[in-house]
Amino acid sequence: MRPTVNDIARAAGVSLATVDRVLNDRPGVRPAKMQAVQEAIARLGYVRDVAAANLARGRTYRLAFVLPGSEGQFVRTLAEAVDHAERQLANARTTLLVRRYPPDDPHAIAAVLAGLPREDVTGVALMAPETPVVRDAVRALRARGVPVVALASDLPHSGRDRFVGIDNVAAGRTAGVLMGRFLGGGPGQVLVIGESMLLRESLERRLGFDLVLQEKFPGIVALPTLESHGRGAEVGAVLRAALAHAPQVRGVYLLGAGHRALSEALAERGLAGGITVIGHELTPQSRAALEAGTMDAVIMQNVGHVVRSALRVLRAIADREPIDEGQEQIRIEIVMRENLPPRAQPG
Amino acid sequence: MRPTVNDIARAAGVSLATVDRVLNDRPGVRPAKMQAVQEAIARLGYVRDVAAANLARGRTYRLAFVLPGSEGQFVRTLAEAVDHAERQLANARTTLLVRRYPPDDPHAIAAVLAGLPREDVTGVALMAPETPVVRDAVRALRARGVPVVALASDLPHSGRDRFVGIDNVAAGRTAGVLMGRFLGGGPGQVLVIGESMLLRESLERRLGFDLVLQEKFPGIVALPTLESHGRGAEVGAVLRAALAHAPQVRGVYLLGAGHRALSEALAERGLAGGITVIGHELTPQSRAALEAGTMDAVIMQNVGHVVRSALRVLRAIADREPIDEGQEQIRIEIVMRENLPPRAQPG
DNA sequence: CATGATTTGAGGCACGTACCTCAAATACTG
DNA sequence: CAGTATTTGAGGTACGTGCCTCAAATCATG
Repeated sequence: MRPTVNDIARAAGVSLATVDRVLNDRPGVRPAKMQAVQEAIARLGYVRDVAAANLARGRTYRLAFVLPGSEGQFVRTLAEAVDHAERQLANARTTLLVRRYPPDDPHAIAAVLAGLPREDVTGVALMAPETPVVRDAVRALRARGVPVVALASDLPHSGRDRFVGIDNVAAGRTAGVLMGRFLGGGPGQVLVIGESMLLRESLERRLGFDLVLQEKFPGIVALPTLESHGRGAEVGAVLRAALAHAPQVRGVYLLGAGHRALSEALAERGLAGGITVIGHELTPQSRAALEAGTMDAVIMQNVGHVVRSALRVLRAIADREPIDEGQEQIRIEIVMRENLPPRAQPG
Repeated sequence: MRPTVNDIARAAGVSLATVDRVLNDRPGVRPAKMQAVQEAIARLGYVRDVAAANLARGRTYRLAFVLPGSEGQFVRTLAEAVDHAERQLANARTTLLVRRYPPDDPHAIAAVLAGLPREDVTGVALMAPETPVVRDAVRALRARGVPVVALASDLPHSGRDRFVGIDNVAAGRTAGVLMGRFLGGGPGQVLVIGESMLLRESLERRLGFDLVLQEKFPGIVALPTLESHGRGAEVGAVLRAALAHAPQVRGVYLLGAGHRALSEALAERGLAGGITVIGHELTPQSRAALEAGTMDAVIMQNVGHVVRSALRVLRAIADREPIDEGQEQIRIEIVMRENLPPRAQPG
């Protein structure tokens, strides 16, 4: 049987009330008694029963996910994962609310953050580009005692409690190694296509990609990033033009979205099989491309894990409980046709 | 506010006791009332507060992990992950017990299963080769109402409640594709090295590996599996002999353990760089080999996930709660030097 | 030592559920 | 319709913790 507060009280020779005061650091306990209690806690190996505590306290977690309003597939998948988690967590005294902010306006993000129901939000998971305005908004939240985790896109200088997501430089490196090895070390050229949204991620991935090519595959040249500006049609056009001018292109690296347009453009030129395509994030489009063989590998983070990790971390911080670092590490996953997860996403 | 049993009682126009009888399907409720209660539950969207229920019930989960006694690195890592989980779960009314069985004796496995404290075990996670004796032992457990999950190695005909682990055929296919692509499609020979322990996994991986090579890389020939019988020295010897006779060997596929011996043998022949090495499971040895560059990729399942998933699944079955399929999917992970998880394993 | 301040103990109510008992109401049986 | 079996309601206790009140004990201060 696990020891309870009563056992501690008896062992320490004090009353239940005193143990309670120590446990919830309420004032009015002399150092001597305090020490006796702590000693008893350590000796008996007492650990608070969080479930009972939350029940008694009437605690509920209200966690907010603040996401870009853009309709990118990644954000959509993320939002779906949040919905899914919400349903799963119905029995865990946790409610989620999702807020979207209009794109390209840091002030709007800050406004959303400031507009969260005061004193009624236990924690915030925020996916946003880091700007001074956003940094200040995050600091303001934390000053109010609200834990904040950065989601998918880090906010390193905002004082966020934690980042939940992957190291995008490492993700880019991973893509780079795969590309290099799939191309047999070169020689050849690689087309790089990116959006402008979510700058940070794309830049970091590109950086990692280039670093690896330089280090390990000097024969492979990555061309300057083609900007798709999030529009699929654009990808097609840009790609067609590029392919026409660069016949040595043997690979395509997709920094972000645009899977569908890319597949179409490649199919159109009858190149589907001959070009190695590596991209990021598993979406319905990239999954289809993997299955069809028009795409070779996808580097991803498991969105379900990301959301669940954010939830666990926010709750743990709110309860001042330790975090299981191993569990909260988000993996950089490599997905090929052969190890595609079953469709029952989000997982 | 979430509805409680009291709300249901009021809404259904019955007493708390009746609601309770319905909820815990105790006898003595007329169909009409039963229906009224269920309707109210559905209408108000009531979900049982599991924490409160477990508290009231005084429920504790005692889960047993039954593992091979062999000192293979994989099993060791698994056991460490169980220990780690045990510490994390101190506050979740869950205690774990680990039982090892002596290798190569199905009856010993059955004896361990039969010897688990009767009525005092909430669920069992079993990693064992499937034999008729083991099948019967699993059936006996389940007949006693004890949920059983197969861990890492499936027991498809035992009636186990679930398998927690990866599809090893798919894992082998994944290894095969990587090998094929890293070798540029061939031509060349690949040495395959396996143990005899844990037959099933090795056979399945080999099968997947061969299938993919046949389908996609006909130029690459996988040599017959060299048996290492779990001894490192053996791997070295076998490998040296094989390499001497097969100069066209461009790759090595490690079905199981033996990472260290392999690295040494390769280094000795000065071949460390020239041969593509792909293996299974992330162990201290394979991690070192990846970091040193003597190994190119590792196909793995996250042991921490496996253990946590087994725990969640066993608890869910015991509580007759639904399982989040997405969360319990164990991924076939591809690990290269660039996406090595940080050392803080087990995760 | 008197006074007031601080510390302590005892006890109770609450959280949402499980599980028990007992009496009352209702349904079925012949 | 009487008698019996079943169903229902009311209420209590418990789980482990939080949080509150009030009185008693202890302490510090001048």
